[in-house]
Amino acid sequence: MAVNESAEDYLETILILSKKLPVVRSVDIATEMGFKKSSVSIAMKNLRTKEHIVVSDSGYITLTKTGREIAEMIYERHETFRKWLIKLGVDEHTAAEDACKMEHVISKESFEAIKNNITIE
Amino acid sequence: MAVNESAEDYLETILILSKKLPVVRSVDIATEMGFKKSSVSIAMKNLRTKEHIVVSDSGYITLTKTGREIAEMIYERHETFRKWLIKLGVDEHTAAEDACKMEHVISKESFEAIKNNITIE
DNA sequence: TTCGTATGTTAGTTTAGACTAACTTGCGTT
DNA sequence: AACGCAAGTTAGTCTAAACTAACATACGAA
Repeated sequence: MAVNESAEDYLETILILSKKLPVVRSVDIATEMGFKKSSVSIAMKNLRTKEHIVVSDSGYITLTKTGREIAEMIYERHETFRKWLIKLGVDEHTAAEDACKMEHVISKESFEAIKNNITIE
Repeated sequence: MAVNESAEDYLETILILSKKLPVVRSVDIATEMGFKKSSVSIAMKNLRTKEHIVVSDSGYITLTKTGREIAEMIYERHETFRKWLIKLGVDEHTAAEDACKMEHVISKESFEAIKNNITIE
C-alpha cells in the first residue's frame, strides 16, 4: 500500500471533503486543492488502479478500505502537527501549511514517538 | 535566496563534507549522497549560477556567504530534529532519515517555535 | 612516453506531476 | 428540439531532478 506524497494528499482531501459534502466528485477535489480538473482526473485514474478509491457511474468518489486507512493516517498526522504548532504559538495558516508537508515525510516510528511526547490540548 | 529542496540538500552536504574533508569535490558529494557524478555536475552548475558556491580551477568547492547561510540553517534543523527524535527513542537511522526530510519542509516560524519548546540534551 | 584511472562535462532519456487545449457527454432551460 | 453549461477525459507540453552513455582532461605509474 505504498503511495507517494501526491496520492496521499488526494486521499486526505477526499476524506476531508467527505466530511463536509454529501458526495465527493473530481471537480470538488480540484476546487479544494486548487488544481485543474484534468490533473485530478489523472490522479483519480491512478487511485482507482491502485484500488484506493471507487468511482460510481455518477462520478461519486468513495475511499476503499486501504484508501481510507491511508487518508486517516495522514489526516491524524496533519491534525496532530497542526494543533501542536498552533499551541506553540505558530500562526494558524502557517501551522496548517507546515503540517501538510510534515505529515508526508515522517516515518511511522517518529510520528508515534512525537505523538506520545507532545500535548496538544 | 529562495532555493529548492534539492539545492538545500546539496548545500548541506557540502557543509558537512567541508567539516570532515580537507577539500570538497563533486565526486565527494556524489559518493556522500549516492548520486551519479553527472547529476552532481549539473547541480553544481546551478549552485554556481545562483552564486551559492564557488569552484576553484582544481574543482574544489566552497560555499559563498549565501550558500553557507542556507547550509547552516538546514544543518541546524537537521541536527535539532535528529537529536530530538533520538531522545524520544527513535532509532538513529530513522531519526536521521526523517530529520533529513523535515528540515526542508518546515517554515522558519514553526522551526523556531519547536526549537524553543523541545529539549534535546 | 604512453597508458589507465579518476574526475568532470555534455547530451539525451526517464518519470512524476502539474499544465493547456480540445473533445465528449449529459442535463436543464428555453 | 436545440443550445449551453458543467463535468470528465484525453492528448500533448513543461519542468525538475534523477539517470546512462559518451567524451575530455589530467595525472601518476609502468
